[in-house]
Amino acid sequence: MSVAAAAVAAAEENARHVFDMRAIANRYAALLQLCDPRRPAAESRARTVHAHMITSGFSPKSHILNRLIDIYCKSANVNYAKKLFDEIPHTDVVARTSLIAAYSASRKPKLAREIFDSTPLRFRDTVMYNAMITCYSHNNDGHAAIRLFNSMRAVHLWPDYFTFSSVLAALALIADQEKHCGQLHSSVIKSGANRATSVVNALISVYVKCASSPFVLSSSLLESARKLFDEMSVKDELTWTTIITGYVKNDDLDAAKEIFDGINEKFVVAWNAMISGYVHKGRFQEALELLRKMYLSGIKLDEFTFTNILSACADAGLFHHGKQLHAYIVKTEPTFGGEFSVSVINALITLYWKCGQVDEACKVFEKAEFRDIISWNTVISAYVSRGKINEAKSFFDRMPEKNSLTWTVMISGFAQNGFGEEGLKVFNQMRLNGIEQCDYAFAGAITSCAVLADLKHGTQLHAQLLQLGFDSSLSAGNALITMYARCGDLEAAESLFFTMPFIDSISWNAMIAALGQHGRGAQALSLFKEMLGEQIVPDRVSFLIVLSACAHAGLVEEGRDLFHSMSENFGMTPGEDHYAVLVDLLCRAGKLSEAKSVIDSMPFEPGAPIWEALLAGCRNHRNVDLGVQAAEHLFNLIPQHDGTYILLSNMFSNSGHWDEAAKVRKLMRERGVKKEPACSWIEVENKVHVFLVDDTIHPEMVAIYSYLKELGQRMRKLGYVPDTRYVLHDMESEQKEYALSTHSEKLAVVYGLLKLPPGATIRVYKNLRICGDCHNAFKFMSMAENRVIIVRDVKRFHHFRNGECSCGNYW
DNA sequence: CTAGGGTTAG
Repeated sequence: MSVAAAAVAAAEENARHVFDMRAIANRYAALLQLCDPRRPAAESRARTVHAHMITSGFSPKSHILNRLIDIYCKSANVNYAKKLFDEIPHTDVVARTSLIAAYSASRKPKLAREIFDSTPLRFRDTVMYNAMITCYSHNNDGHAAIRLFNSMRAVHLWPDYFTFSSVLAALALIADQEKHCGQLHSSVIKSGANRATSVVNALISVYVKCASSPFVLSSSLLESARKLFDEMSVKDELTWTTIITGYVKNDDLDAAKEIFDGINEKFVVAWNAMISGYVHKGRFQEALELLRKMYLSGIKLDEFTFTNILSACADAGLFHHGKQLHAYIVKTEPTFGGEFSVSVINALITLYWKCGQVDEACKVFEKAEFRDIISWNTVISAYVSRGKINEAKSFFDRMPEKNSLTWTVMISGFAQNGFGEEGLKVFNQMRLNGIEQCDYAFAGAITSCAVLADLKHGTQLHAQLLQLGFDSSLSAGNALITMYARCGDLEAAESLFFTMPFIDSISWNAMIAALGQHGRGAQALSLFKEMLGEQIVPDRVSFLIVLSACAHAGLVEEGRDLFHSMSENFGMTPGEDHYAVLVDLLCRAGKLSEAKSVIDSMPFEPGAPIWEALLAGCRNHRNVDLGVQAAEHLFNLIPQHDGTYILLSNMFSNSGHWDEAAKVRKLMRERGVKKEPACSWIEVENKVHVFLVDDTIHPEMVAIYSYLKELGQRMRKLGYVPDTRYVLHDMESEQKEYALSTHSEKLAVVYGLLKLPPGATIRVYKNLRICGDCHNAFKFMSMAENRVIIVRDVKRFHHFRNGECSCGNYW
């Protein structure tokens, strides 16, 4: 026999073997198919087949094992199924789903969730989600079920009938309704028999709830509800309200109004539902109109009416209307101030807060006879949002009982106002008090780390977050992007952004801002374009971020185009902040006259930020005439603002106008303006440290940022005012140049860093002997040449008196 | 069936 023939024979034998094995596998699979888990003895039959496989030396492929897992699960033999599951490398989605269902049945939602989480996103399907949602519903965790249900949209999974019924069961848990409204749904649909008003009401409510889910784009569910509604002979109050809110939730206010108008004897709840619809959709004027009609028709306004309208006034800034209503309530409601009206009190607090009257809001709180936890939280939020962090903290401390929301507000309040250490302290206290830490609380703590540029702590929090299973949290993820970026780890920020399972427009904004702050203007711009390609609608902040990225990177053309496309292509009117960035962008590029003509052509009166940008530009590019104009406007707008004096005096000295500079300084002394410019030196331990740098996060600066925190603490110990003017010293080499490309406001304010024009470099000098004023002049002259100087180890400046320095001034 | 408090981006 030739070699070739032998080879052919071997191949045939092999093929036959493969074929045999396949045949055997098929027979096993068929046998297992016969074990119907719904029938008795399915498990023992499956076990027999399984044992046969083992003794005959057949090693089953995944699909057979998966089938076995399925059978064991459905026979309530979870542990055995889990053992198999752990042994085989490829479990399919069916087996996994069975396992989830089995754990659900044995009341182990945590284990079920483990299986769910271990399944890669792309393998999860609707059935698996259904199993997990059902698991939560069965185990009385309605909120988790609904959370999971809501997350389906982000992975583009379409809910089916089972999803709806399980989530309805969950809804029932939360709203404390009939427990089995899901089953009610199906049974009524199938039988079509029961026509009692209450049953049909429930069914309509089921339809409306499903129709309001974010997935359902077709109006057929709502139409079904409407059909049922139209066919009903006896309608009660519930029927009317359900269908009205159904239309409201589906953004069809006109249809809702039509139904509402059809009610002969309108009752309070219907009025309230309609008004609330208008309020929620931002149609405040119509809400007020309806209130007027309600009042005129003699219906008694109740608690819900008041809170609805007050919230409309708060959101629309209709302070006058709100205040009127307040007076009306006090006058006409004898029960006002009683326990039942806590919600009205809370709405009033919100009204005064949102209309900028925080003290008035506080008065309402203090005067109120009854308060609940929401009242406290609202007052704290009010103070936090107005930067009155001390007041917020004292309320926080006074609170008799706090919930997780209270803690979260306080943590992020500290973080937002730049008090990172305090934010972390509260976060730790929250943990010590055993309060469950939600991802919002983590977001606040992470922002605190961003403020402190504490990469180490931030990374730790990230790890804890993953441990707790918050890996898909949007708020925490977005905070992490910013934290990593601000700590200089742009790569970490990027990889997080690209691996987050769900992202929203804030994630995009955060990432674009991160690139901008790192001087990567072009990348920021292209990411912005990518965002548009993903059909994400940019908001006002997006434009602010991307414009400022352009300003930092000197992308004048691009910035200008963006600014114009904002109104032309996106239908947004640029606000004062956008104009300020545009002016800033032009000023940095030295296009001062163009900046001025932008200001002149603005559709509204330019405010302080705009003139300040222009003045800063004039300082950097030595345009005294224009700078003086800008300063005049600033003095008119904000006479008490120290920054104007400082900018002005720096502009004069920068351009060699020494007399004028001296005059401004004299004025400053008279007015008690603090001499320290934002970029001054600070004395620590007998050394003078001057740190001048823009806020670009340069890799070499990362060490500096974490050092700032330590230095700040040391300053406190030494009795220095721990304001924002942190400093740097200890640069390694004596003379070093850092290429810096960008510049922006926020970190400069936080850290007391200085603004620089694009492409600036830093130079470090040692033992430079000049007086303070000359130092400033020197500094700003250098800035004009794109140079910044770091001076260190300078002996006390006031040792240099008249005559010692070439300028003849003394400090 | 209707109302009041939170997070993340600049």
